[in-house]
Amino acid sequence: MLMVRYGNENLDTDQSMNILRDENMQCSKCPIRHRAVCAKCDDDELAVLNSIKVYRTFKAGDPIMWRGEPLEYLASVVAGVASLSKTLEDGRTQMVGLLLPSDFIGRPGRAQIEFDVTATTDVTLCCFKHQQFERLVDDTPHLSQRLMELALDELDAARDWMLLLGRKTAREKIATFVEMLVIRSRSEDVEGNRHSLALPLTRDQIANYLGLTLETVSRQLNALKKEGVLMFSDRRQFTVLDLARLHDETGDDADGGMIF
Amino acid sequence: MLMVRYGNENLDTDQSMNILRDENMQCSKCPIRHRAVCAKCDDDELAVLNSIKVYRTFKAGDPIMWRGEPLEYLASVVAGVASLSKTLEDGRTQMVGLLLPSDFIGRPGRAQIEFDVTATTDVTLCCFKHQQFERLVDDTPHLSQRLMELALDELDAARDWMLLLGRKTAREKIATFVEMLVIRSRSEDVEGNRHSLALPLTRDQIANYLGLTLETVSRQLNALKKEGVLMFSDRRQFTVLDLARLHDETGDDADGGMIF
DNA sequence: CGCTTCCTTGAGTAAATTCAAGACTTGTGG
DNA sequence: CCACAAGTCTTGAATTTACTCAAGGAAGCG
Repeated sequence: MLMVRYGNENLDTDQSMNILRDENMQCSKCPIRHRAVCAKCDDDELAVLNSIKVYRTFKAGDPIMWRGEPLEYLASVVAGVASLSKTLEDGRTQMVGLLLPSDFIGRPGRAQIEFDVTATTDVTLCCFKHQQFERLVDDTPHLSQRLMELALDELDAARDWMLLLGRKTAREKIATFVEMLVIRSRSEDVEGNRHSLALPLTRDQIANYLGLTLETVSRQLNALKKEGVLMFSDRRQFTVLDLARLHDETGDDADGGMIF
Repeated sequence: MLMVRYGNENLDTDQSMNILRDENMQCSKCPIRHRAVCAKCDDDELAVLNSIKVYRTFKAGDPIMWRGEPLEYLASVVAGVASLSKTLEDGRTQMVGLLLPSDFIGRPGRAQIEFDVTATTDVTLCCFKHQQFERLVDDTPHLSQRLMELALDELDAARDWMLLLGRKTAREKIATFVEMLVIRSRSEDVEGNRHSLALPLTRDQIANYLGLTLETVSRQLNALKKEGVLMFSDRRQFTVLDLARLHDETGDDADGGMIF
């Protein structure tokens, strides 16, 4: 396959480090500007972040960080989906978080991470060197406040997931997962009440996220299809035909306790 | 029963509000001084906290806060055990956190809480008025830093629990729970390798914490007793006879991934 | 085209739940 | 002091849900 580069893209890539530096991409035009760690920053603060950031890209399936490895970078997800997962002695694994665009990886004041981070689709990260970023956080209340908010959001999401893992049936888990995808990807096709979107995970990855086996995930998704709640145009691309029915299957109360 | 009050205790109680103000209890002598939200505070900062704090006590089983209720107080657990729990439409419930002494309840920047907080044993809280505390946090980096650390610790604990809820067997869940109790209550009786402690929860509460039924909890605890891993002197008071065997039953690897 | 990865579907199994009955503990009132 | 009730815990038997094992189909890629 032929790769064509246009001069005005001004790309400076370092293949070995998998680093992509795009001098033209300004923070102010960043798609996650209003939700990411930089959401509260003013123009001056943004200029500093702009000068120290580095984009890195990962292919679906690539490991991004390993548990216990010292953290070189902290990062925001700009595009794509990454997952956090933990593993038992005998290999059983459980996803403990799904990182969508604007979510943050890593934490100030911690030298390492307690889980593996993997790209589940192609992923672009906006990375900051650990130490450089930490220094910046210390002098920038807008950053530390936003980090706190993001941590508390993750904590709420983790607790919703604990309820799902501990008490929901397979059917309810699948319905909750699909509903979460709909809520968190509002930007995509919506036609009346019908939301079309893609599953960003394989059946096996969904199973690891929901504490199920891949066979159970497959059976439940196909059951929702037969019952007319979902419609698949492809094994990964689908449409929610009946959002209310989907919600009824989640086991949550009407006003929706979930925070995504 | 006759209540006797000594003058030098200088207690000022308000029964209706369940508030106990003990002017003599200095923060500097507080049992959780070094682990709680105030851990990093210097003497001046501590003096301010000391002046705005109020102790409140709750009896086992009492509700402390309800989901959705506006937060009046933020608090640290001084003594006893409290639990956070979430409930599905049909009443199934899942504990999403266990608060032991030094743990913090509530969060700056959030008007309400997404779960119910209940006293599982008699509990003493060190309470701060929401708005008063928030103002203090804004001018006190030692407080906001510590709050961030506590939030990240809770996040790690929540993720360990997600692995437990999603992937561990009943046996592994029970073993992990007991091991956590041993680790988090180092202060109690230890005689050689034998740790004696109390279960701070009923079988039913343990079941809600582990995503099991109370019958399964009972069966597994009795199985561990029969196998000589645990010894019960009472239905709530027990001794771990073999900590290594207990760890083998948790499913975690030898170096222990759990953070409590 | 053949390989690999991903997904589906069926049949049998196992782990934990549900349902049920009864035992132990603690506190209350006669 | 005993009887009784309420709450907690134990144990057994039947049931159910999701898992395991197995085989084959569909899609993507060299």
